[in-house]
Amino acid sequence: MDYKDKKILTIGAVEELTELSARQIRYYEERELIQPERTSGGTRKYSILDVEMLIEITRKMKKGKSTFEIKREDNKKELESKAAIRKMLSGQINSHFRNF
Amino acid sequence: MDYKDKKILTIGAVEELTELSARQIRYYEERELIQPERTSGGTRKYSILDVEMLIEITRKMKKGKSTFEIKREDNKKELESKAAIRKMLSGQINSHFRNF
DNA sequence: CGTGTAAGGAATTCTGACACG
DNA sequence: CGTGTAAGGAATTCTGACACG
Repeated sequence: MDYKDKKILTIGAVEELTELSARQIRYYEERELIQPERTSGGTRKYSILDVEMLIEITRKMKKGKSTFEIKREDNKKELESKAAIRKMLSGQINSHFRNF
Repeated sequence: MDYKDKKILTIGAVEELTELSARQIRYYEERELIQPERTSGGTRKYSILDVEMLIEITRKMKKGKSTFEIKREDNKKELESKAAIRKMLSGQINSHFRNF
């Protein structure tokens, strides 16, 4: 419940969990669909969220989408999410200062 | 929610998550407090449950308990748990066949 | 008992490149 | 574009042992 976004998995573990090859996983990183971290020695570390993202990517790839399209969708979602947060916060601020 | 008991973590990840040394983690395995799996190559693989167990072990060790005592407590809990399941199941069986 | 460490070897991962398409 | 592979090197992990206490 707290491990979802901790970068703790090696590429070998991610291979098993996603049934993707290391080559594919590294390629999706190259296309910026996922952002693993690195150990001081350079070994990639993935989170469970990365794994879930990769499973989602696989589904989309099977539907014929390109890495470019998938990345575009992700960016869109992120922007929408940030906009929603901004709106929510500004709503709170407005209500907080309503009497001033 | 499904990854809790999947053996996917390397000892390096477990070191970080538990703040224990690899030596300690392997020793607790030797004392049968945890049961990691192995890759075909022999590398140990741990689950998040193993990590939680190790954190619990650390707490008990700090309180001065020995690995032996901790193992005894674990066995006890396991037996109680199995007994509870057995009782529950036999209750269901009895009620199911009450009319026969 | 519980844990640190140096030692040598084996398994894992890394990068950059060539290949196919 | 997306992925497989062989190549050589570097990081990670393994075991068994010695040490201290």
